Amino acid sequence: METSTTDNRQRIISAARELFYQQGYNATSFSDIAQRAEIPRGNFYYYFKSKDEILLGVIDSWLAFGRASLENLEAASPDPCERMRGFVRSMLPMLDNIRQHGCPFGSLNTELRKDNNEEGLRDRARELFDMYRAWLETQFCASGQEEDAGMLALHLMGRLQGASVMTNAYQQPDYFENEITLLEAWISKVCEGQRL
Amino acid sequence: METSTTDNRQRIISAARELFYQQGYNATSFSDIAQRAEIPRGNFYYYFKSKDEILLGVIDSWLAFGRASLENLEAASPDPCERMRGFVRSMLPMLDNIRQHGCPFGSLNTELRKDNNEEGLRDRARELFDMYRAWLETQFCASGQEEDAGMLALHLMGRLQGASVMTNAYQQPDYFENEITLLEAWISKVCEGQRL
DNA sequence: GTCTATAATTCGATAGAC
DNA sequence: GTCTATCGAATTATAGAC
Repeated sequence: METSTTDNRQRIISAARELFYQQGYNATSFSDIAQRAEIPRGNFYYYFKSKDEILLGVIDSWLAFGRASLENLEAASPDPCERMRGFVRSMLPMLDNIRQHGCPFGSLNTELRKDNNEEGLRDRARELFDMYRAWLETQFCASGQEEDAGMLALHLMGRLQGASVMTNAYQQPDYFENEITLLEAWISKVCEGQRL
Repeated sequence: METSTTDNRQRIISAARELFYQQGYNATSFSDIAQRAEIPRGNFYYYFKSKDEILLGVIDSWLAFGRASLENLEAASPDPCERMRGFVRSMLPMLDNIRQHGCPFGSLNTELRKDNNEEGLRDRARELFDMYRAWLETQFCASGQEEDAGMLALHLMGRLQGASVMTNAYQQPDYFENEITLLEAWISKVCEGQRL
């Protein structure tokens, strides 16, 4: 009884996560999700009260993914500088998805920032950014950049967001790879105390 | 007779440009545009065959705005390096709009890149990027960076896009201003032949 | 050229049988 | 818990009077 419930709920979230990423939130209908999850439309309302609640479930799912990634990065190295280089390198395996659909967190935030959306949804989507922002800030602090850690974290995330937007627009993988290389060098420099 | 026609057409494009920017393309309905332009819904189809055609008109309108901006920058200085610094500085007066709604070109491209859209629309929206990309490439070439001009132009645009995305998400004007300052310094360095 | 009425479809959401 | 049938509202788009 409970296992089946959890399964169906997970199937819906899983299908919605892919579709919201590939098509956008507003452009994805219940019919789309139902078809991919192979669950009748009317059954959705047993698990979620509204489409917004499905999105909240999707965001939670992404938050869990992000936290697991950051734990792996922390386990991989005790050096905050190397951890952050590992973070930007970890974007490379996702290059093909970024090329096709952009950054899942960035494009969702961009879409939900537009008017007409409930404010609560926007704040929840921004938590995807907050998660990485706080982690990067911690790493910069640990590397000795206590004073500018917040701004440095924002800068690094902005660089990745910009690279994702342009890669999505121009489908040019070597540009993205070059940006990752530049960011690795930038992190090393900043950790050595050389601001730029 | 013709003056009235041109006026109404321009009113529709003007209202749609604002709404597509503030709410997004898919989230904006004919009713929204009709209300702001103060023109009955049914009248739209005398001027445009479909919603897509309104968007094409909006993109043309933005292209004209962009070309005029670039002409002003060229007239302001003969030095390609100073022209590009002027370009990034020209983002500052738009900071409040970027904070509220992101970059109009970036968010439109991000939205249209999602599936379900006609391919022609995506290509037209990308012309907004192409316009600046080609101009920046020309300036980098003129500054002596013939070899890397294409990649440098992409990098600069990516930096601006990323700053817009993060400013839109976090509403933090000093971050954006700092990014502009960093980019001015970066342009100066690159023009002096110091790659980074 | 301008505007109203409405068609045709799709949307998110609900009711209720089983 | 599962599924079908369907509602009311909103959407793009059209027909046709003036």
